[in-house]
Amino acid sequence: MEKRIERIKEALHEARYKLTPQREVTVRVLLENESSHLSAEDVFMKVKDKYPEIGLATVYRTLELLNELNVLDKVNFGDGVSRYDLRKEGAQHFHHHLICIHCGSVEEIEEDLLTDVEKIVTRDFEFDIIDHRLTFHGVCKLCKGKEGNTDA
Amino acid sequence: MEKRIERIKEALHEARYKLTPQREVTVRVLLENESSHLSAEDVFMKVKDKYPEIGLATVYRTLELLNELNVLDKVNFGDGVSRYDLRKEGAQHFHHHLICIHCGSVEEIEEDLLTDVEKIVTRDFEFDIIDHRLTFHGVCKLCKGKEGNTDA
DNA sequence: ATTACTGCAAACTATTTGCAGCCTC
DNA sequence: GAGGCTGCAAATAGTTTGCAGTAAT
Repeated sequence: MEKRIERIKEALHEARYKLTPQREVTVRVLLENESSHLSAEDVFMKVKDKYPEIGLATVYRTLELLNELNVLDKVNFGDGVSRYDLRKEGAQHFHHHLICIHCGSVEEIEEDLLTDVEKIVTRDFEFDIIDHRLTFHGVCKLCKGKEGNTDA
Repeated sequence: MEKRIERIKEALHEARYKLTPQREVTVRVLLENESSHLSAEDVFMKVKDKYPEIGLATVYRTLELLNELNVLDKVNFGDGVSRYDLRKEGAQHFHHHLICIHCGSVEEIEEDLLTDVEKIVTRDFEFDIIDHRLTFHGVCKLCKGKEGNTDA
C-alpha cells in the first residue's frame, strides 16, 4: 500500500505536481476500494469521511489528474456516470470487465486475452493500437445459479 | 433503404409502438448517416432539416425506444456524449471500433474477432455472454502516414 | 373517447469553471 | 510574494420528465 502511494507520488512529481493531503486521501480511498469501480461521487463520500473539508471539485480535479498520468482509467459502463479504476502496477493495458445484466456486478479480468485479436487489427487495418477497452455483458456465475432457468 | 425501414416498422409494431412521422424521419437520418456515430444532438439537427417542428425530447425518446428494441446501440467513446449506432441487419453482436487518438476518426469492424476469447471467458469465468463492446484506441492508417515519425 | 405520442419548458445529474483565499516555498 | 492548490458557488452540458395539447383509431 505505502509502496504504491510512493510510486504515485513519484509520478506526480515527475509531472511537477504535488501529493497534497487531499490528493493523498483520495489516492488512499482508491487503493482501499480497488476494483470497486467507484464514481466520482462515491470517491467523494468516502474521502469526506477522512477529510471532511474536501470539496467535490477537488476530487474531480484529482481524478482527472490521475487519469492524465495514467495512474487510473476512466470507465463508462453505460449509466451516465464515469467510474475510476486504478491501473495495476506495470499494466500496459486496460483490464477487461464482465458486467452482469441481472445483479450489476462487475468482475475484472486481468489476463490480456486480446493478443491475437490485436495482431489481426494491426495487420488488416494498419492501425497502431495503444490501448483497448473490452466489456462483456451477460449473466454471471452467481446469477446463473440463482435463476435456474436458462432464459426468459 | 425502404426495406430496412419496413423491418424497423415491424419491430416497433411487434412491441405495440407506431412508426410516427417523427420516428420515421429519425430512422431515415440514422440510416443515411450509418456509421457516423451521431450524438442525440447531431441526430436532432439533421432531423430538424426535414421536420422543423420536432423537439429534442422526441428525438431522445425515439433513440431510447430504438435502443430498447435493439435496433440501435448506445455507445460511449469517453467524451460525455452518447452516440447511436444502428445494428446491422441480423447482427447478433455489437461491432467493434477503432478510435484514432490523433484525428478522432472512428472506424468500424464488422468481423467478430472475439469468438475464441468468448470461449475462454465462458469456460474460465462461467459467464454467459450476451453481448460485448470492444474499442481500440490508437493511431489510424492515415495519421500514421501523415505524422511520419513512429512515436513521440 | 381512449390512448399513444408530441413539443415545450422546467428539472435534474454529472461535471467543469471562476474566483478569492490559502499554503508552501 | 508567486504559484499551485483548494473550497465554494455558479455555470454548463447532456439528458429526462411533467404536462397540456394533438393525432389516430
